[in-house]
Parts: sequence; structure tokens; C-alpha cells
Amino acid sequence: MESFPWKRFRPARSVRSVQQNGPGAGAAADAQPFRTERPAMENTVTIKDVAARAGVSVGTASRVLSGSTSTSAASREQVRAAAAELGYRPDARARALRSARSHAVALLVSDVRNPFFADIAHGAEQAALASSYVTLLANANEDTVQQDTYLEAFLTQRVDGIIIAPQGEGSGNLRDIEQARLPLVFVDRTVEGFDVPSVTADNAQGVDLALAHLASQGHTRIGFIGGPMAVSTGRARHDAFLRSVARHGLDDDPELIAAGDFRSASGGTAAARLLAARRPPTALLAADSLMAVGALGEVRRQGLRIGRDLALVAFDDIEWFGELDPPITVVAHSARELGETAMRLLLEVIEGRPAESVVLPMELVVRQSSACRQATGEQPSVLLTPGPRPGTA
Amino acid sequence: MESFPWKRFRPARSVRSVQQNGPGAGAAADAQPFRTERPAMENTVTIKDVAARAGVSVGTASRVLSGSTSTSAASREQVRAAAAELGYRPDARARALRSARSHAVALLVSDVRNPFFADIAHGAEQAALASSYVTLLANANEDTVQQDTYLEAFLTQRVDGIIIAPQGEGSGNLRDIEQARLPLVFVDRTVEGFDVPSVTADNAQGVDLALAHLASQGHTRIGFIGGPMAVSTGRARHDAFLRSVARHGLDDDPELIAAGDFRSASGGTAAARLLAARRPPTALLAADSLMAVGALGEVRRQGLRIGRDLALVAFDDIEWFGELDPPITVVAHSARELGETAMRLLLEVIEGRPAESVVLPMELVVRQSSACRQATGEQPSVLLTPGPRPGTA
DNA sequence: CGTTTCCATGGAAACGATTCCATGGAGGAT
DNA sequence: ATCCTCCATGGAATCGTTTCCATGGAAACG
Repeated sequence: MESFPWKRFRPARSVRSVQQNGPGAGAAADAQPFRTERPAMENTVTIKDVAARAGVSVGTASRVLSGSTSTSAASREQVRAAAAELGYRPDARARALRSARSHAVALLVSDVRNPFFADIAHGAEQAALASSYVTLLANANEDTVQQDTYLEAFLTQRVDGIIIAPQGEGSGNLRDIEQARLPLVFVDRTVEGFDVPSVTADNAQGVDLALAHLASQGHTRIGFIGGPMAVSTGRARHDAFLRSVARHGLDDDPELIAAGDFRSASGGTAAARLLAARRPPTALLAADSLMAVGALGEVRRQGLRIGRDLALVAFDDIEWFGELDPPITVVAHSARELGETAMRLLLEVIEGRPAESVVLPMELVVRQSSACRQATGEQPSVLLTPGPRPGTA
Repeated sequence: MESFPWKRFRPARSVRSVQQNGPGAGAAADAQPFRTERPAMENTVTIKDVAARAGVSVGTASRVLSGSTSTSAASREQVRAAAAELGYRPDARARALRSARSHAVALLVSDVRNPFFADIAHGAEQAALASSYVTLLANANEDTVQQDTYLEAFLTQRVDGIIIAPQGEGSGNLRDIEQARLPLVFVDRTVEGFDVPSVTADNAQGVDLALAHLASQGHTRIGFIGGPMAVSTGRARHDAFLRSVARHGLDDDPELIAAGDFRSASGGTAAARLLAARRPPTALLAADSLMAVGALGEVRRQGLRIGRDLALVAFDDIEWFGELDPPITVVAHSARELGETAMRLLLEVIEGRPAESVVLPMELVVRQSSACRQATGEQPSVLLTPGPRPGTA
């Protein structure tokens, strides 16, 4: 496989595919094959070809193309032209192999299908792109084993750095990464005992904002739909809830606490459990948006109306939360900003600059789901007014 | 940088990071730096080290580790042991460089934040993982330029294949990919004139299911919230709508058609436009889930009730669509299956096996948003019954 | 017992880039 | 004019792996 002339010519396609999604009948079963004899990409133009065409050495070609050391205007032009004509595309693998820099970073979230993480991913990805890094986005699927599988893959792919929303305790590979001093940043979640910069939300503040808001509406029995204790945000919000309940002098009935797994179904079951308590809550705080959606459905199924019979506040805002009926009050931080910041931190670490952890403040966005004042409870508070219909900030 | 003994020993961390997300005040400003003098991963164990430790040549070590040709039981054991002890992790880049196979595939969707694509991504990713391929997931952001940027990146990263939900017409890089015969699969969308296997939904059938359902409820004026015409699914659903309207003898008033961009906000404005028509529709069909959510909000803002005053059917099911108020009727295909199938196809193409395009059938899931019979119109149809409250399939 | 076959192995080439090193020439200073 | 400096360049080493080729020895076969 030398620099044969065939590299310059593109052979006409020899076989053709089938069935360009004809709007016809359902399942297609006939098998006109789509063939590719030579599986990988053929027709690769290497820097050697470019150099030959430009009439310079590969060294010079490389210098021009990676724009490092000084080159003459003449050869610069020659090489550029040759590269353009041949449609040269540098091989990132070869480049990375030699220069110990892949310009690829990895982002491992626990579930892309969770809009919160999708936003994080989006933010991080855009930030990476702006610095011309490629992002390998992967999905731990809320599963420690899969998390480890991907970390292993990132390690063998020799990415320049990793952003992770970690599951559980530090797995073996996570330790390896830290010890190998591969640039690593935690986003949204952290793991105890890891010496790694992180971007997180101020969970304590967020819980406090939510409870202060509900307390000011007269609620004293507030149910908490928490996240898994294996995740740092789950723990943090749970602990913050306890402290904040105490601070505001609310009922600290253990029956008012239920745990979910950050997915919508678990929010439903948790809500059911809370509502079945001997003295049910008059307001709910969900530690995550998807669980809030689940709770919303369950509450409605029980014939209660959120925003009238029961107040609901959720963590994490989502684009369409304002479109729900009723629009849901949230304590939120911009997930996109979380992702962007994490990527910024990672790139700084990669470039050897100092990076410090960031804690983003949370913000309360009042919508109609928490418009109801405490009414069903036993302490008859102020007369029930329609409540100031809050703008949908 | 030779095979020095330090490779075996992990130097103690020399500097420490800061601030493990103390729940303290919001913005952290003090700057105890987190330093990484040696940016890339240090401490890399190569196959040479493994070979040396096992007392064999690198050739033998490679043969054992990649398990290709025959090796003696003795050396196999030696090499395995040495690799394990040293914590050897093969360098995927070097491996790919030599063997022209990276075991990485790329998936380019138009917007991860759209739950539909998040599901596709999830399905594809899991399928890839099962065949031990890594997935580079990227986000075209509904933007042709960014799509091209990522395709360029994939090309230089020398991925083994690409799955894409393409934007617009075939961009330059997309053509290059086809001509280079790099394995390529379209998912959900296609591009005219490309000779590439695809996995799509049977849009014509889907539209027809929806309209048949609405027509059977007595609706004759059905508003269509379409997608962008620059996207194949947008065009396909639009055309199918026109045909299906004709087939069922419904009103084909051009005022009943509005176009959005597959994001929730555009669904709201489209709904507003439709409802402002001289003779407004009694039912809406949205070409995408997010636009349906937007429409839902707008309709409610106008004081109408979906499922009572106005029927709504949407394309693409989402986990929490059943949790909305009212639960939304959809014509759906499993997005996860779409992703899985696309990945299966891609892997087949990569391995040189024949692959044929797949058209997945769509299914109607009746929920309450379409429970209302036509009532506001002028032709007094059958007496208004409560309508068979359909199960939430 | 001699010859052929086959298998495991070591050494080296190759993959496609970057980077080091030596060199020749141009230009500036003396 | 001579020397020194510096810049552009070609050639070669290198990154970590796979794969080709040659070889030595054991097994099989006559």
C-alpha cells in the first residue's frame, strides 16, 4: 500500500443502495444489499502526498500545516494549495500519537435523556467546540459498571481530559484517572475524597430558597422527594432539607421524606407514598425535574390539583416547565452554564493553568404550582386569597 | 522518556486542589490554584514495558494481547500477568493508526436537548457499547455549519463510521464522506440523492393514523404544525398531511398549515397563528413533540382546554407525555429502537456486510388530548357523547 | 533417519504525523 | 571581505502499536 496513483482518483461507486425510505408499506424485508468491500475509508491523502505535490519535504509540509515554526511564504503557499487540491485531512490519531495531545475531551453524564444533563452536555460541547476540541459524550445510564466501562474507553482513547457527573463512590477507573493525573473535572456531582475541581450548584441555598418560599405561603408540612443517596446531589439535598426544615421550624416528620432515583416513575411512587402518610404534606419539594413530572402525574391521578390543593417546587428548570399545567415553580441553576463552566475549567487544567472549583448560586423561579397558600392543614392562616399570580420569569 | 523504573511507582500528588464545593456563599473568588505541570497523562505503560516484564518480544506481547495468531500457553500467561501487574492500557490511537480500525463511531444528531434525539442517542450508544464500540456523540444544534464542523472533526478523527440525522441538503463534508465511502447511515431523516442506508419512520402512515383517528372523532378542520422544510421529516410529514387530508375528505384550507422548527417556542407561535384563522381548526396535529408542548401552552394561555375544546395529536412519544395534563395522544415510533437499528446497520456496513434501509412502522397511542369529539364546528354531527375514554396505552 | 510442515517467536517495517538535528544560504555586523 | 547569526529546509527519529518476514525447533511423515 504505497503512494499509488489511485489515491488521486475516486473510483466510481460500483454498487448502489436500496429503498430511499419509500413511503410504502411498513417493514421492509427484501434484501437488495448495500455493499462496502473496503470497510474503512479508502482514498486517504497523507501529508507525504501533500509534500510531494508541493515539492517540499514532509517536515516542511508539517510545519506549514500545523503552523508552528517559521516557513517561507513560497512554501507556505505551495503546501496550502497542494493540501487544498488533494483534499488533505490530517489524521488526528497520528497527530495525537506523536504530540501527546488529542484535542478530544470526554464528557460522561449519568443520563442524556434527562433534560438537565442534556443541557449540561450541550453547554459543555459548545464550549469545547469554541476551543476546537471534540467532545466524546457518553452515558453512564445511572449505572456504575457502565460508567467504568466508558472511563476505560476514554483512558484507552487517550483523551486529553474528562468531565464527569459521577455515580456512587470512586470506582477503580476513577481512581486511576486521578492518580494518572489525567485532567478531570466533576460537574453537578462530586465524589468524596477526590481532589478534583468541580462545578456544582449550591444545593443548600437552593433547598433553603424553596422552603423559605413555601413557608412564607404558610406551609409547615412539606414532603421531600429526594434523590438516591449514592449520588452526591441526592445526599446534599437531603441533608440540606433536614437542616432547612429545622431552621424554618417546619414539621420534621420522617414520613415526609421519600427517595427516588431521578427518573420520572420514581417521582410518582414517592409522591404516592408521601400522600399516603397519616398526616399528608401540603407541599412537595422534588429534588429533580423528572421526578417532579412523575409526581405531577400521580397527584393528578389522585384527584388533587397541583397549585390549588397541593404546592409543588422542583429542582432544575427545563425549557418546557413553564408549559406544564400548572407551570412549575423551580429552584434552578442554568444547566448550560454548568456545562460551559465545567468545560472551561477542564480546558484550563489541560493547559496547565490553575483551576478552582465553582459553586453556582441557585435561583427561585416562582410559577403557579406553588401559588396555593396552605389551606387543607389545621392551622387556619390568612384568608385564602387567589395569591399573587407570579410572572413566568 | 524510556522504560524507566519510575513507571512502576506512582509519585505522591504534589499539589492539592481547593474547595470541595463547600455549601458556603455563592461565587467563589479566592484562587488556591489547582496545578497540573504535566498536562497529558503521565505514567504511561507501553506494550514494550509489558513485553520486557514478561520476557518476550513486543511482537509476541501484541499477539497475546490482541489475541490474534497462535501463541504458547506459557507466554500467554506471562504477558497477561505482566499487563495486569503494570496496569497496561493499550493506546487506541496507535492501535488504530496501524490497523486502520478505530473502534469508534460517531453519532451526529440535530439537538440532544430534544428528548426524541436523546432517546435515539441512548439507543445507538447502548447498541455500540454492546459491540464494544465507542460513540462520539455530537450535536449539530439544528445548524448546517456546525454539522459540517463536526463532520470535519469526525473525518480527521478517522472514526469507523457515522450515523447522522442530517440537516438541510448534503453539505460538502457529507458528500466527501459518501465519496470516500466511509460507512454512513441516516437516522430519522434523509437527504435527497444520497445513496446511503437509512432508518426512518413511516411518516405517511403516521400522519394517516393521526388523521383517521381525528376524522373518526368528527373533526374536519385539522390544523397542522409542521416542521422545517429543510429537513426531510418536515417535508415528508407536510406532504403526507396534504395527501391524507384529501384522502379523508377533510378541509384543505391553507390557513390550517403552519410551520415551526421542532422547538417548543415555535409550536406556540404556530398554534397561535392557526387559532387566529378565520375558521379556526378543532384539532391540531404537531409534527414533533416539543412543538406540541409549545402548542399546549399557547392553547391554554388562550383559555382553551386541550382534550375538551380542542384536540391535539403529536408526533414522537416522550416518557413524560402521559404525565401532562391532559396526557397527549401521539403517533410514535420507539426512538430508542430507531437508534439501535441505525447502529446495527452501521456496524454491518463497517464489517462489510450488506445493509438495507429500514422503515419503522408508526403506532397510534390514544390518550386524553384527543378525547373530545368535534363540537365547535358548524356541522352538527352525532350527539355529543363523553367519548370512550381511551386507556393510556 | 531425513525431509517436510507447522508453530511460536524475535526483529523490523509500517501506519501518519511531529519534532529534533544538521546544513546551506542569506543577511547583518565588523 | 569575513565572520556570525538566524532562518528555512530536508532527512531521520519518534510516538505505540500491529503485522510481515525469517528462523529455529518440534512434530509428522515418508
